[in-house]
Amino acid sequence: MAGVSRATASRVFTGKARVSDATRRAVERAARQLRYVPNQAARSLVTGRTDTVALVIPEPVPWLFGDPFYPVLIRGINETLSAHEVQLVLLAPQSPAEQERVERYLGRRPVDGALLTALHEHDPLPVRLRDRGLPVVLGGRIDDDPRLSYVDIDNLGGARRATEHLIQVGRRRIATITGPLNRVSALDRRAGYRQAQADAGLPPLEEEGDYTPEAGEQAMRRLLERQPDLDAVFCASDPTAVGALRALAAAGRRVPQDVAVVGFDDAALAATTEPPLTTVHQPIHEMGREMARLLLEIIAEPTRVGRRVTLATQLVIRGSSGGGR
Amino acid sequence: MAGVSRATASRVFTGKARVSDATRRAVERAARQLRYVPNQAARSLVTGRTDTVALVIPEPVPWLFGDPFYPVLIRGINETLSAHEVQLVLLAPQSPAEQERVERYLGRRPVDGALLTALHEHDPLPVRLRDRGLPVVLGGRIDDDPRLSYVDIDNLGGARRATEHLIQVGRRRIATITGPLNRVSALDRRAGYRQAQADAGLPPLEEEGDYTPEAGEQAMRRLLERQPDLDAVFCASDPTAVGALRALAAAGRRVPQDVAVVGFDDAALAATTEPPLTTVHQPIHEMGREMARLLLEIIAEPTRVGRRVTLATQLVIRGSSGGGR
DNA sequence: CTATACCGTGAAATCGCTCTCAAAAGGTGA
DNA sequence: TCACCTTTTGAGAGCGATTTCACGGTATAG
Repeated sequence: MAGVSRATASRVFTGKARVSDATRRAVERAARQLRYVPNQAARSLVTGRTDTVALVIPEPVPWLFGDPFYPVLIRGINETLSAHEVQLVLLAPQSPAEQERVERYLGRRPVDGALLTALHEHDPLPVRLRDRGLPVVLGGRIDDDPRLSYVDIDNLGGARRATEHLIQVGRRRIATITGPLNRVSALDRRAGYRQAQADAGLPPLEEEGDYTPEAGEQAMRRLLERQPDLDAVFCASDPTAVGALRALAAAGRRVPQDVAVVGFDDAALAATTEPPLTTVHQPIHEMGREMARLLLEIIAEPTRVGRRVTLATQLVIRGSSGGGR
Repeated sequence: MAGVSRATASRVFTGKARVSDATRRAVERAARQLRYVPNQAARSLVTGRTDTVALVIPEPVPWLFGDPFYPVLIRGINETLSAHEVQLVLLAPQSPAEQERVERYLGRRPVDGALLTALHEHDPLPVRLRDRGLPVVLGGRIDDDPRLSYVDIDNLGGARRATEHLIQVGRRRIATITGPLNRVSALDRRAGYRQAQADAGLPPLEEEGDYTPEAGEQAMRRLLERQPDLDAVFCASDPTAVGALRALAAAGRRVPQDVAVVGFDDAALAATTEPPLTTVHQPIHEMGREMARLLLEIIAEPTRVGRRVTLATQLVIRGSSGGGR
């Protein structure tokens, strides 16, 4: 209809090669009249690119309760992706069977790369995908393989900073409620707590939770049993802290007078607890942006793997730690 | 490698046609050795199917605050989709420019259909996509076109039920804080309120909010100015109700003794307010499942369009309405 | 005026699969 | 053993784009 060959029409739509202004206009007019739009599948077949990346979230739990972690992360990811006209496909396997399907699906190369989050410590998925030649970026550190790229939050530093803060405001019997210890983030936060305690010559006092309020409440009860005179607790997540606050209230302890409480996440609910929760802010949105940026970089230049980014956290001091500095 | 033609190999992977057991095994073994996986783009090119659907969320706001509405919706959607081995691509345009890109992108037919949510009243997107032959299902009613399919929540019935409840517990000066009135859900909820008021011979008293706590707080202040002796308020969303509770507390009104409050959503935060919030439960997860089911149905049988589903809501009575029945 | 370079365009190969059609193979009953 | 029917398989034609290569045409320089 534009009186040109398919080759030239293609040049107009891909935009790479140069086409004279006259023919470009002719092609564009014809396209508009025909409502023609290039077919993505055909294009992918020849270019080998799909302009799509996958986000894998193999975790049922945190969608339900608490803070919009994933919504914020996804917005960060999308911010970067959409600037590059890349689309996001969401894979949220809820069972081992579905996890297998995810792997099969990604094998078909319907995406140019994958972002993986919420992995357990030795999840084989990232290495397997990488070995199949799929560019991969992890959200959260995994040390298994030095060639794996990730974006992580400085969990250790944040936890240490939080614990140091408790020490600074005069606390000496400081406990921690950890996250689920098969998660690297939980291990790192515990390590930060331990470092700060050790540096101050204080003994560790730990109970395991799983980032939920319920587990936090139970862990707090156990801690109070083990050491009734504890005067501070560092909780590995804000929901955990909410549970701890409940248990403390039930036990008649005042916060922060009797027991100071610090959380981790800076979730929205942290500002609404009574008293407002001192916590460690993690830059989720930025993490999403950075993950996408890194992945696009690796897709463009597959040789440069093993890139790591760690984002700083920040202590947000509110009422629950009694540290009004 | 398996000693068969490509045609036969293809038959093994698509699974449709029958292949003798011996050859099937031979092909599968060869595939395993070669780590062969069919290429999705090539497959799509010939079948015309991508086994992917899009979810469009053209709304920046509700991701940030409040309840995990979209996470739950997405889980519902994914539940149905993954049972059919269909993938979900997420489109969340944050600006008019990105909205245009969404339309261009969907034109390239990289998906078999689209789920559209959070549309404004006369958004042209659904009709345009449908006219291009793309199967479309809306989350939330739009009456513009009888051939459009949607899944909606019974906003009107829920709002009426909530208002009737307030009347039943003896309230007579009942106000409402609406949602943003360019949204059908907000209009429907207001209509439900109006019906119940009219049926009881009570006058309407309305202020507009936008589903956020901040707007709810301001609207509540305005209502108290206009009618200081009001004894109940129906809020078009739970976050709105949270804002209203704040304003009421600031004005020295006791809830529910002086003013009864009812929300809408049954968000997680509804159970944690003081007092716990009476609210209208909406089945978000089921809505997601139903949207996906409908879309797959239309994709399979494109002639059957204009299907509508309305899901029932349920009043959840807690402390804020003082109606302990 | 000729030689050189560059730019814009078209012909044709190619990407990796599915699917129709027809032929080969395998079974069954007389 | 043969005719006939049912499975199972292979050959080959697309699906709809991109991209390489080569070829005129025009501009620039000598």
